[in-house]
Amino acid sequence: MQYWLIKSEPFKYSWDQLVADKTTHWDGVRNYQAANNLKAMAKGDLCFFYHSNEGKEIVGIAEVVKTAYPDPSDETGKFVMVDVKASKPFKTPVTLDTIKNTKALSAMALVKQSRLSVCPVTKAEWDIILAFGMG
DNA sequence: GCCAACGTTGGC
DNA sequence: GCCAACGTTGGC
Repeated sequence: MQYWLIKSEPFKYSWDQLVADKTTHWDGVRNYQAANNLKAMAKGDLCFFYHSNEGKEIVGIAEVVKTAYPDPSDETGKFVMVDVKASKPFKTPVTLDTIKNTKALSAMALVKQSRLSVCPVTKAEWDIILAFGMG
């Protein structure tokens, strides 16, 4: 079991939209590092759902229901997408500020590589954020 | 809306 | 294969 963080700008595709849709294709990734992370995802892996730009906070948990397969919206055929479903909403969103101000989280890929839209999350980081979000 | 960071592209 | 130019992302 691995943990991830996936980013979306809420006005493009929000958590509420995912909840309404139940499941979505996580397509549109055009970055090799992010694509490699998508390829490393296994069915059942959990992802924090982060709202970038507006909100800048983790708002819920999504679960990988289908591993990487070709993204039809990519004309070059190089990139992949996965399918995720809404798992659990956070009671309290965990903001980027909180993450930056928490020592154990300040080395997260989210902070270090702000432009990477699909980032790995360690078990330790996952547990801390989960405690904040569900607390 | 600006700009820093950084990934990608293309000329050489 | 280097590197300058360019485009995109995302925090501020």
